Amino acid sequence: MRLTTKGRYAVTAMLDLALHADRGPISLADISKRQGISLSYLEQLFSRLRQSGLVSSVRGPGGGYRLARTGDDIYVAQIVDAVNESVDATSCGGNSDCAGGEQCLTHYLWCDLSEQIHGFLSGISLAHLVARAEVQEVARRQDMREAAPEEKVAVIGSLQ
Amino acid sequence: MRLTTKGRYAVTAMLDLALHADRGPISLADISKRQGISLSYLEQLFSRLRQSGLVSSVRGPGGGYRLARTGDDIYVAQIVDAVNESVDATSCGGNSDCAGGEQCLTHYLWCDLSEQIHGFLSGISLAHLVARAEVQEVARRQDMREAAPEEKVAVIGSLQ
DNA sequence: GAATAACCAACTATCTCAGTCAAGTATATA
DNA sequence: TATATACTTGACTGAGATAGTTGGTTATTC
Repeated sequence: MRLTTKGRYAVTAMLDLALHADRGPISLADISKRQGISLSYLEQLFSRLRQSGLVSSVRGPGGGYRLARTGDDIYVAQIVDAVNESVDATSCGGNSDCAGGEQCLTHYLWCDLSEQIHGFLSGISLAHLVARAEVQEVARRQDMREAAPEEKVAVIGSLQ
Repeated sequence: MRLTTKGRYAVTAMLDLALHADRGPISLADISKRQGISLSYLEQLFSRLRQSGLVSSVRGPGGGYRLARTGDDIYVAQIVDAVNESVDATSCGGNSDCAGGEQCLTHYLWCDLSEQIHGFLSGISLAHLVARAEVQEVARRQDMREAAPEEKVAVIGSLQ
C-alpha cells in the first residue's frame, strides 16, 4: 500500500484546479506558486493525470490545465490511483501468491483494508472538498497572498 | 502514512505466535521457516514489539517469544504502530504546518483518512484473525509442510 | 561446557520519492 | 511569420527508508 506526498500533491493540485475552474485554464506555474509544489514535479504528476483522463490541457499562451469532468464526477481515489500504481494494501496485488506461491496468513486482512481505504476515498469527490468550509478558508488565504506580492514577502518574513 | 511489508511482516509473525500459543515459547527460527521471513529481520521487528510490550521473551534453549497478553487484547493497529512510527496519513503529523507554516488545502482530508484506517485496524484483534476459517486453513498447510515426514511423529508426540 | 536462542550494533544493497535539468514540441497572439 | 508562452519528455540526482546481512554478546538449559 502506498499513500505518500505524491498522492497528496496530486489531490491538492486537482483541488486547486477545481477551486479556480472559473478562471479558465490554470497554468502549472500558478499551482506551483499557490501550493508550494515544485513545478517540474507537477509536470510529472499532470502527465499521469492527463493520461488517466482526469484533466485536459490547453497549450500556448494563456493555456494550462482544466478538469476533464465536473468536480462532482472526480473522486479522490481516482486521483491517487492515477499517480500511484494503486492503493492496494496487499503485497501480491490480490493474486494470492504472497508467500511462495501461496496465500500468506494475513492475506485477507490486507484485502479487507484495501477495500476499506478505497471505499472511503471513492466516496469523496472534488466537489465535496470544495464545499468544505475549511478548504474555502485556506483557499481564500492563498488567493489573498497571491494577489499581493509585497504582502507575501512580509508574511514570509514574519514567519522567520 | 506508511503501510508496507514491515507492518505486514509484524502482523503475520504475531499471528503465527497467536496460532501456536499452546506450544509454549516460539523461536524466531520457527517463524522464519514457516512464514518465509528473514530471521535477522524478524529480530529487528521483535525488538520493537518487545519494547512496546506486545510480546515477552524467554532466553536459552527451548526459549522464544510469546504474546504478552491474550490474543483478544492485541489489535492490529498496535502492532503496526509498534514497528512503524505511525499510521498517520498527513505529512505534518497533525501539526497543521504542512504548507509553509499553514494548513495545506487537503489537510482535513488526510486527517479523516488516518482516522478511518486507524479505526479499522483498531477493531481487529489477533483473536479475530485466528478465528477466521481462511487463516486456519493456511496455518494448517504451513504446519504440515513444516514437519518433514520423520519429524511429524515427534511433533505430534510433543503435542500430547 | 556445549548447544540453543534471544539480544545487539554496524553495515550494505536496493528502491522510491521528490526534485532538478535540459532538451524538445505545439500554439496563440502580435 | 516570428516569438513568447506553455506543455512534453527523458535522463539524472540526493535523501531516506526498507529489507536483509554479518558478526558478534549474553543468558539459559541439558
